[in-house]
This record gives sequence, C-alpha cells and structure tokens, in this order.
Amino acid sequence: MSLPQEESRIDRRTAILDAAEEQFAAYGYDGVTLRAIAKKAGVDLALPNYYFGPKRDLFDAVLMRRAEILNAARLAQLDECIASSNGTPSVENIIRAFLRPLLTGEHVSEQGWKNYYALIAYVNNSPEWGGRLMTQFFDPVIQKFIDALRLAMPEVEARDIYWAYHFLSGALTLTFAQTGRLDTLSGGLCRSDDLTDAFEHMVRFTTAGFETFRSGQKKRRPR
Amino acid sequence: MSLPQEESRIDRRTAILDAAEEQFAAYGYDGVTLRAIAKKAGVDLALPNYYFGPKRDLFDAVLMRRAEILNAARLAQLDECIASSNGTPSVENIIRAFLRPLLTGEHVSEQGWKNYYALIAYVNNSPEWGGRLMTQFFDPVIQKFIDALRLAMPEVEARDIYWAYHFLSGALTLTFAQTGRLDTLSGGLCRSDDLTDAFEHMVRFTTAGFETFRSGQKKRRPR
DNA sequence: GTTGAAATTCAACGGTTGTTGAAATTATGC
DNA sequence: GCATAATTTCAACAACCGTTGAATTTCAAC
Repeated sequence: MSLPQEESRIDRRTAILDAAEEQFAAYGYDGVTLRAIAKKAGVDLALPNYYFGPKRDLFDAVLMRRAEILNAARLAQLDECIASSNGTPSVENIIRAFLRPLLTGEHVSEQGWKNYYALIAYVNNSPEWGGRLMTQFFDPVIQKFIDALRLAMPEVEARDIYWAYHFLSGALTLTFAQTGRLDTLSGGLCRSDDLTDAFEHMVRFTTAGFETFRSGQKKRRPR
Repeated sequence: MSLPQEESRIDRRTAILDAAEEQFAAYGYDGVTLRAIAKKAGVDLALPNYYFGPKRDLFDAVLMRRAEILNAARLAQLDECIASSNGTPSVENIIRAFLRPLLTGEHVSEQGWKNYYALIAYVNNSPEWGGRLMTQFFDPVIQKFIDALRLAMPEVEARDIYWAYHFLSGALTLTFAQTGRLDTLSGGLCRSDDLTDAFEHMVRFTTAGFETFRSGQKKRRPR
C-alpha cells in the first residue's frame, strides 16, 4: 500500500480547514466543537490541535487562508481599474473592482468560498471579533479603496465616504450570510444564492448611495 | 422585613432578561452560559430555567420582549407617514418612519436597547437563526413597509424593492452591531455610537439607493 | 534494513455545560 | 394562624468541552 502518501499529508490540513470553515460559518465560534470539526474532516480529534494549536488559532488560520487570496485579487482589480481610467476612475467602477473578485470563476461554484463568505458575515457583525479581526485582515486593502473613492469624489467629506463604505459593508455581508430570509420575505421572487443577481443590484444601490453625498446639503432635520 | 416584596418578584424576571440580552448580544447564543447570565442578574442558577424554561426559550423571550414594542412603534410611524401625505408618501419619509423608532427618547439613552440592537445584528446575520427568527418576529411589519414602498414607486419591479430593502437591512444591522470597526477604520472621524449621525447618513444613502431603481435600465453587463 | 523524525491514534484529564428534583423559604387566601 | 401555592435555593446529575502526554504508526534519509 502506497497510495495515500504524498497526498494525504497536505489533504488533512486542508480537510480540517474546510470542515472548520463550514462549521464556524454555520454555527459560530462557540457553537462548534473540535469533535464536530474532526468528524467532518474525517480525522482524529487530536489532529486539529497538532496542526494549528488551540481552537482560537485554528479560527484565525481559517480566516487568513482565503483573506490573502481575496486581498491580492482586489488590489489587482483596483490597479487595473485606476490604470484604465486615466487616474480618476468612476465610483461605480471602484465598487465593481471591489466586488468582482467575489464572483470570479471558482468563487461562485466552490462551496468552500461560500462558506468563507458566510463566515465573514459572522465575524463582521460580531462585537466580540468584528473590530479586531476585520481590521487586521481586510482594512489595509479597504483603505486603498477608500483612497480611490476620495479621488473619485474630491468634493465629498471623508466622513461621508467612511459612512457610505460602512453601509456597503453591511449590505455585502448580510448578502454573504445566506440566511434565506430575503427568499421567504420576497415570496421566492429573490434568490439570495444567485450571487450574480445580488451583486448587480448591489452595485446600482450602493453606487447611488455614494453619489448622493456629492450634493452639498448637510444634515436635514429629523422628524 | 417587608421591603423586597411586590417589587423583587417582577424585577427578577426582567433582571434575567436584561442580563441575557446583554450577554447574548456580546458573545452570541453559544458563547454565553446560564451561570454567567444568572450571576450578571444576581439570581440563582436555577431561576432562569424556572421562569423561561430551557435556554433556547429564554433566547426567544429576550427577542420577543422589545420586538413587540418596536413593531408597534413602527406601525404607528408608518400610519402617520401615510396619513400626512395624502396616500402616496415619499421613499425618504417611509425610510424615516422605519428608522425613527430606533432613536426616540429612551431608545438612545437606555443601554438595554443598545444591547437589543446588537443582538438583532447577531441574529440577522446568523445562518442558523436569521431566516427563522427575523421572519417570525419582524417580517409581518416589514411587509407593510414594502407595500408602502411599492406604492411610492409603482414603476419599480417588486424584485428590485426587495433587494433594496435587503441592503438597507444589512446596513442597519451592521451599524447596530457596534463592533467599533468603523471608528478605527476612519481614524476616529466617525463614531458608530452616535446613532443620530449614523441614521442621518443612512437615510441619505439608502434613499438614493432605492430611488436609483426608478431609472428603467435593467442589468448592465458586468466587467 | 536501520534510525530518527513526523504524523496519527488513543485514552484520559480537569473543568464546564444545561438541566432537574428535592428541600427550604416566602407569599397568599381563608 | 394555617394550609396551600409560588418562589428560591441547593446539590448534584450525566454529558460534553478543549487539551495533552504517551503510545503507535508512517514516513524519509542513509
């Protein structure tokens, strides 16, 4: 017997990451046991600890794995977007550069990426980790997008742009979460797992949201 | 001794609800133990179970308590909004009617309401409960707001309105979550606990997002 | 094939979880 | 004041948690 040799070594690390990714996304950090992860991955209970250390480090490893891929893809899209528009890109094209890596090729078809997106939704809305982890893994790249947006709308205050990005982030991550609520609310009219449809709507909605801050009117009186 | 009589009976029920609300919002359902809740509420470990049954029922009770208050306030605002505009209110006024109950009077000052909002953010983005609980507690009222929005924009397809509400919901709940991420991302320019500022920006952003679907152009080609 | 390192299994540890039944306390109706 | 019910306390249950050290197996180098 020499079949599962060179393959199974690496396979087990990624099998653990895949299983942890799926479970964490579905039930949250505390809702998942190492025993459930190990069983899903088809490995011994002690193996996750052997490869990744304590549970919290495994969680970080899951987050880190695809964050690097996503950040690199986003930066490439942003560079191309800026280059192809003589230095001052449109708001819509910046948003498209921000969203496009999320639905290219394997990202829409592979279940692993969908699980990862749902996990991001969980982390982004968690008071426990949202501040720390999102800042650590994603905000360096986000800042470059904000810089580009400021360049695209130089007359808009920075505060307004940060708020607008915040709303974009919320809309995006709720769509990631795949709760199925929109589907039932709309009586089946909308399918939240149709990422292409979701993002086309999101681009229109958020682009208009950003652009509205060009008009100088400050705060209206509430009520 | 006859001081803690009529008072403490009711107080213990609400003390448990308050403590559970705070803990669930901060750490999620599985991140909280009944012992932590009981300790925070200053009651015996067995008391939560005595009043509310198993842990899951306590969670539902926490959600239900303020949901009824919020739903009633929203319906009142919607009625007033429709009545004061001769039957066809503006999109902006509908959104304001939807958001205004969140920052009236005690809701901004009481910490209990802020905890509840953070809990909603957790539930709304949870694949585990987002579909079931949000639909159960909030969607009947949401449907009435959608009806009003359809009336305000009769030329827009229902699908587009449902998507737009979905993005509004995501933006709103992320703001609820109070992760502090926006604060650090903006270098202190934005304070996410300033609900008045948050909602004034949210009204502008989301109103523009809804209105953009009036323009008949369908899906643009991505890329 | 032998040797040393890496990978995997196994069993168990101390600690914590939600839940519960029985006892003790307090309030309520007569 | 007494009996009845509601409330609160206490102790403990069985089940499960993350983690680990030792034993076992598999691998790689010579």
